Amino acid sequence: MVTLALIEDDEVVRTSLAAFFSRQEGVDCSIVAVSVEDFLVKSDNAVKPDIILSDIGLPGLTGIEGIPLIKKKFPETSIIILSVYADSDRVFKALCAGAVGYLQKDTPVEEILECINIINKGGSAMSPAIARKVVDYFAPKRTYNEPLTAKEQQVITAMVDGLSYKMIASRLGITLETVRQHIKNIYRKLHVNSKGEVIIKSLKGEI
Amino acid sequence: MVTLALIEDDEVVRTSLAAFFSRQEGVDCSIVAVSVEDFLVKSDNAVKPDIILSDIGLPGLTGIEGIPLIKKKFPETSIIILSVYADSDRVFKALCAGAVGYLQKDTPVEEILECINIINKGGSAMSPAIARKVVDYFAPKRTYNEPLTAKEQQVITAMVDGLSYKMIASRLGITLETVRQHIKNIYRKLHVNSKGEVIIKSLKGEI
DNA sequence: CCAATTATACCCCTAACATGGTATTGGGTT
DNA sequence: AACCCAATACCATGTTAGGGGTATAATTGG
Repeated sequence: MVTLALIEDDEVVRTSLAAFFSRQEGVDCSIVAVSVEDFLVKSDNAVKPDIILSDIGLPGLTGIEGIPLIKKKFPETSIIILSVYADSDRVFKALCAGAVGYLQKDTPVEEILECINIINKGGSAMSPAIARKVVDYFAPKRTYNEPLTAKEQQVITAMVDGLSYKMIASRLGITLETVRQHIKNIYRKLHVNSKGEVIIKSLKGEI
Repeated sequence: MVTLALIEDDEVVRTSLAAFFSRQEGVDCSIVAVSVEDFLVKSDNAVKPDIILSDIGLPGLTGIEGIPLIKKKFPETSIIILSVYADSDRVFKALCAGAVGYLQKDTPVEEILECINIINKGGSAMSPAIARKVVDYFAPKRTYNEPLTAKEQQVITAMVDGLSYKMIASRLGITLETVRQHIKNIYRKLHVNSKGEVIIKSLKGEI
């Protein structure tokens, strides 16, 4: 049995979703709210929802802004975003805020139900176009850098671990001067001129 | 019409997949290989595949190691990993190498076909457990920091953009000294003592 | 084998950063 | 009014980092 909550301002969508889910076996659509604020009030005298299906474009707080507030009140609850928006910015903001699923609004209700069951079992699901954006985030961004030697890569790793030049020298068993020499070469190859920029490039996968 | 290639060493899996896909309308299963090396040879006198379905555990190069080689030869080809492995390490290595889909081996062939069609349309699909690992990658890692003021956050953003103190002062329209003061407070709140560490924490989502 | 590359090490000098202070101003709270 | 705190600004001092050299083994690739 899954306890579900809906947050959706559009009356047509809200009532049709609520009607569909209340017809389903194994789903208890306990809370139906028109905004994050409304949900936070209505959830006071209700059982903790397992899963929340929330829109983004809402009066008052957006669905994304609502995620931290909801997670604070119900840390165990999984939040699925159901939105017309599919831009990378909103997708990543939602995921970074803690959403575990992201569906486009044209998703058939049967698939939404399937997604709810998947997430209830500890999995995750996204619409294909959303998944693609997420996957592309990891794909190598080819920025044709000059090839780095093994030692140079070790030095970069140490920099990304937050070490100072002295500490890097100590970790790699070489002198401070050699570390500096490697770093000079790294800066030339990566076209940067500060430690911070190397860390940024590395963590952004641009090396 | 989708041109498909299979890379799978297990004969039973390979032949049954090949048999299934050759029965499908709209799928041309042109290359069936037992290893990445085998695929690279067989693809010399074959049409460029749109999509490659590849195992990870292969004789010789692994499926993940094969991705860069395949992408080099066929930059436009999408690679889907079909593996028994579901550990985060392999999942992220595959995605970082450029895979656009990741399915577990127990996925029904009909769903694999669906995934191929989704990817052919520019989307992406992953098994629920895989998607969850990916989504969790973005989720906030709460590390209970003292709250940062608006200005402090602006300073951090500027640091993560790779700016020097002077440049930060210029961007925010405040003096160098004030920037320093903010940074002192940031270091105290985040328990760090270098610019690099702030950048690292920020990019790792630990703020 | 020779040339190129890599890894090592040292020098000097300047710029940037880190840390310790102190102090004023303006908003908001009690 | 008294208080807190964020934001502003300045000084002094020491450390770390960046940029310019030069040089010597060791290794690698033609």
